[in-house]
Amino acid sequence: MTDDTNGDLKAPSKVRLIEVAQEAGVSRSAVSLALRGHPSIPKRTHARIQDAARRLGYVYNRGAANLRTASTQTVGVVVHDVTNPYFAEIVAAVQDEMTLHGRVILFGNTQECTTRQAEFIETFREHNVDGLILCPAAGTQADMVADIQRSGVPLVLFSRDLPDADVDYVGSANFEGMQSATAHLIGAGHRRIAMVGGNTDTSTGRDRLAGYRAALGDAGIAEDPDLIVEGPATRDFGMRTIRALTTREPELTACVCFNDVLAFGVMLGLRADNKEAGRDFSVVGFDDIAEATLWRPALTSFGFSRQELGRRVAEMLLRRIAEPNSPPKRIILNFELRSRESVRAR
Amino acid sequence: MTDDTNGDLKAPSKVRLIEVAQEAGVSRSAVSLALRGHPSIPKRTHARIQDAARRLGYVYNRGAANLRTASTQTVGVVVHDVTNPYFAEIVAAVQDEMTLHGRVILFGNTQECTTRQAEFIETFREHNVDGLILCPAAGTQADMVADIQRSGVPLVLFSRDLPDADVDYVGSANFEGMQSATAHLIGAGHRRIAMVGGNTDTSTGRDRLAGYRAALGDAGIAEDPDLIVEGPATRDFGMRTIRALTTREPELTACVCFNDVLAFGVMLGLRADNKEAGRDFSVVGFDDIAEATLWRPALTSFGFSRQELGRRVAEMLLRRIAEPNSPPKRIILNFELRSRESVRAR
DNA sequence: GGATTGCGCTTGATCGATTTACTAGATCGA
DNA sequence: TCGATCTAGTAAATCGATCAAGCGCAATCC
Repeated sequence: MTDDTNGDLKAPSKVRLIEVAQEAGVSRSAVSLALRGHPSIPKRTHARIQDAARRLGYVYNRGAANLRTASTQTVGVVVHDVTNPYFAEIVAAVQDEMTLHGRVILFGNTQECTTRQAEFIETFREHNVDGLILCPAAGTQADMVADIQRSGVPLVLFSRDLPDADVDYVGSANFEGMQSATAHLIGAGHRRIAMVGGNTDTSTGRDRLAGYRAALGDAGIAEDPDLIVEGPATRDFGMRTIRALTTREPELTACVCFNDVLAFGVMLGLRADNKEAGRDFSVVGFDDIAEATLWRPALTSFGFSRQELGRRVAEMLLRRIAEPNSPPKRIILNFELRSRESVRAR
Repeated sequence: MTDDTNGDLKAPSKVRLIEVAQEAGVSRSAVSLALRGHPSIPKRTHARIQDAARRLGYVYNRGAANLRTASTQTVGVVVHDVTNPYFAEIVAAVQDEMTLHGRVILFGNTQECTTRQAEFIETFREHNVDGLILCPAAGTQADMVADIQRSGVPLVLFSRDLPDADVDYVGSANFEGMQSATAHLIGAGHRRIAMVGGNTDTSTGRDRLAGYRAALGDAGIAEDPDLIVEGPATRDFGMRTIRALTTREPELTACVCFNDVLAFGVMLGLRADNKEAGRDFSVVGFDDIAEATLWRPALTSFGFSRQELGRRVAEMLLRRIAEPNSPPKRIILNFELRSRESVRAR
């Protein structure tokens, strides 16, 4: 079997419908219909044809089919960073759902570069994708979305909103989520609460900050600009920030963080000063990444299911492909409290 | 231009070569040749044609072209888990390199399921990919590789080796790497060293375990089966394992981990028992993922560049596509020590 | 008994590009 | 001035499937 003295030595994958037809003693069309399970071909013939196809090692040529049919059964997925587990999880979920519907994914990773993003979209259009799923790179203009829509390619955006675009979108309730997170601390008796990290360059950052402010306002707590520290979402920044803050603000008893990574930094920073989250200070994270459970103390966080988001995105695109002219829809997933050990009532 | 009071109102993407030809006053062939920069079309005509194409918003239809040409300019990439940053980084690197060569990626995530894997490969073949890149799911048989090869589709495997397959492969020196990692601890004065995680289902697991054993042997340290704990590569498993081990084995002063994720779990587990890596216990990770630097204490690990691996995989596939009959090649990348804070000499 | 319908297929056109073979006219060398 | 070569294209065949239209025969209907 591994030696190729002779064997059938089937010519590598050059079997076409017509060869199968000859083998089965029918016409091309009969084979085409049979293989796609058309009812006009009776069972016996169908079996005979399928047998012939198997014998010859026939491989369906979708490229050829696509030339006649409308759909290519492909969709483009463009994200800005698969290396980030948040997006990897979403891509995986989209992939799952699309596979379930027999579609294949053309994948593009833009690395936050709008030029690359435009190239992927262009190439995917040349490949005739049935639709596009996109988390726009920072700096994406709303009119590029309009361009895609005008060209007639179904499009769904996720996670990052584009203010002026009238388009299908699946995202999360950043404002309400951060509002709840802050309210959670207020409910636990805290009054001086810092907001660590995030910035106003993206809708995500703006919305979360606004949620924090709203919660303070609701509770009648005056906002103190000194307690809002914008910055990168890194462990290191969280660590430095909390040490500076607690030194400067002895009354501070809690903080909300733009995301979990910052919260881990905060917890490390506290420990460096011999304080412990959940005992001497309360910390709430955001996004509920996998690590949140495993940390000691386990991090209280607000999160939503990335898997659900991915699934929803896929479903939404399939719907738009089916009904290209239905009005744009928005789905916003809610954050839920995952209460753990890093918060203490006072 | 942005307002569509009337304007050209271009029929969504139904512009074909022939329309461009009419617009430019030449034949279909001339347009085809011009757009691909064929020298027989002079500059002036070329410009006129390109102008016409732009005016009409022509989109190249690769599907149609593929029917005539050999190549589809697509390659399939199948991994078992994008959610794992290790693979995400490789996928991103492969993507980059392929984009550089004008190729697009069909992407499949198998979730370690050989059935899904087979489906992806089948579908990708129907889509006429020029080649396949695969990190085989656990339990993949060597003859499925042989099947793909027989069918004439260029194939490159990475990261996980398939013992009996005679195929292009890019991987890492797992044996030597783990041997160095263990030797590193021995060099720091440790004698009782555990091996946490990994299993013998994959070549990776077997090789790393063998490397650990070899290093012990080289140093004349007797192997203790109680110190070898196989298991899944999760934070949680690392955490539980180290707690059990340190309770049971008071003499234990260090461990090597199958990968960094396990090492993080080990560090968390130590902390849960009021021990600290780098002070009370020494931990060496494996793979050197991005997080290793960010952790406190920063994790000492052995790694190689995933970007390089991805690039090499892509290059190797492109080479095989160009020379389908060249003998299979293997590239093995070496692990390098990234010494940080989680190891302490004694 | 003639018309209609249904079954199980086939024929031939077609999708939108590429490619081979060819040609009208210009240029050139002898 | 004649044949050869070059230039700038064109016409037609082709890739491998799909699909609309149709065909021969038998069964059914009125």
